[in-house]
Amino acid sequence: MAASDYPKPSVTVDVVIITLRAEELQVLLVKRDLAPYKGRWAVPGGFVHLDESLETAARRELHEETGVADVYLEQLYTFGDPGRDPRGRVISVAYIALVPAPLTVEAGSDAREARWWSLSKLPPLAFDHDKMVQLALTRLRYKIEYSAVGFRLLPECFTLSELQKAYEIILGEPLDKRNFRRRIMEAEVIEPTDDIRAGEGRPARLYRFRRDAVAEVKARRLFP
Amino acid sequence: MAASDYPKPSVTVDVVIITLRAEELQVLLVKRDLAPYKGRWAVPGGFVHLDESLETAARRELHEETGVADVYLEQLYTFGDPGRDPRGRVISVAYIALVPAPLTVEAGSDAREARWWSLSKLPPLAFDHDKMVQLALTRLRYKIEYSAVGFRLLPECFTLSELQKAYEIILGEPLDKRNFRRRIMEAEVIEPTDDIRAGEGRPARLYRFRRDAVAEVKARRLFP
DNA sequence: GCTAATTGGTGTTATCTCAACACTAAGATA
DNA sequence: TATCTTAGTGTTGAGATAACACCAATTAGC
Repeated sequence: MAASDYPKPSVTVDVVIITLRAEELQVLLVKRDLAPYKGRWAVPGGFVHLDESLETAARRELHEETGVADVYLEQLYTFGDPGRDPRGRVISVAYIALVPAPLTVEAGSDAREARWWSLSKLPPLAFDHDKMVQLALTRLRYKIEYSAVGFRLLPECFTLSELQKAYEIILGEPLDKRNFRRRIMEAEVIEPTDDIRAGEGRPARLYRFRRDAVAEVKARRLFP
Repeated sequence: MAASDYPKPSVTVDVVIITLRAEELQVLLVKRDLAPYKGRWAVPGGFVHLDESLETAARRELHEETGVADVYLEQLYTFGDPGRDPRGRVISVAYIALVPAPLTVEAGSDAREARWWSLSKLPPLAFDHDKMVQLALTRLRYKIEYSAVGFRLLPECFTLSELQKAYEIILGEPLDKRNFRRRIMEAEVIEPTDDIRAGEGRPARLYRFRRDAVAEVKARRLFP
């Protein structure tokens, strides 16, 4: 049977955009202004254009919502149960995006309301987006243990204490300062800058993510 | 924009069916008898029906090709680059299936030629199916280290030596017999049966996979 | 300007985990 | 009955991990 003869589902991409704000993990949601689920909060997403790749579509959605480019983006899972969208058969390729902390949400070009929500206090979500967000969180926790995605949630320069705090928030448990610093340095994924950040207490050296580092999939877990 | 107004891609599922035969990992491929790529070998797959879930579609394809049901099946990745299929925009949700060893391939209902291929000696594949198979292999190697999917490649009952051999083939390296047995038993994923298998040498106890075991994602890697 | 408070930064040791290693057991075959 | 073949079983040294406390540099308050 030729492809064009077949009744086709619609295909969307949805992007679970995660950041670290106010000492907790937060996710960006948009309020739907159209049926179905009008007025409910949802993960930002939209239909895939015929001439763009899935990742390009995800980056387009991400850019429309946040105005940022060049962020960490990874395919998460494809949701395709019949009945997940009352409009008809819609298959959604979900992505997870990690964006640096002090990010202000662009006023959506389509004037939809958009805001950050704490992952621990989510409103009821449209479609099967609660499953989507939960899966993203599981994947993030899991990934951070043996690769270096944690940096993607921080601004370009950060102190070791800020980095440790980020890891503690994501993993949900306190980490030993000396062990943390030793392992991060041994992993060779960050490098010191020449800058120092002053504040209350002793000033701290600023570090940055090493762009040449092999951040993905270390042989050994970073935080066992 | 309503879903039905949008130009839609086609959606297929492809299933990378992997087994262990003749002391190596093998994958089931079918020879395409239609354009495009007519005569080339491809991963079995087909269009998703509008009333079935993605996993149901994958199981249907798997059943059509092999006649088996109740096998390990997991979503692998969704391939959706424009241009990956010359017929037009086709998005393919790839699954990986692990089937027990002594499985004879059903004569395909559509009389296509189908056979097992060694993963180390693959023919040129249609579409982007070489990437698909490589990704499946990577995922399998990766997964077997910290979960218990290895059993899904063996018949219901097996000896510990057979299981160790399977792991050695998948990981591509020899394992220490005593360490292997200790870890497998500590993981509590298999249980002894009352049966013994005789053969050349001392007869061996048969084991089976524990259906009640929490096989997925052990906290600790099985084979570090 | 002196003291207290706050955060940054640094090594060592006991414990646990992992990997290496060799012999006896049971049955089949010659 | 001797030999061959595969099954089955514990211990130990080395390396990795986790637990742990103090001094340093600056700011804030008096």
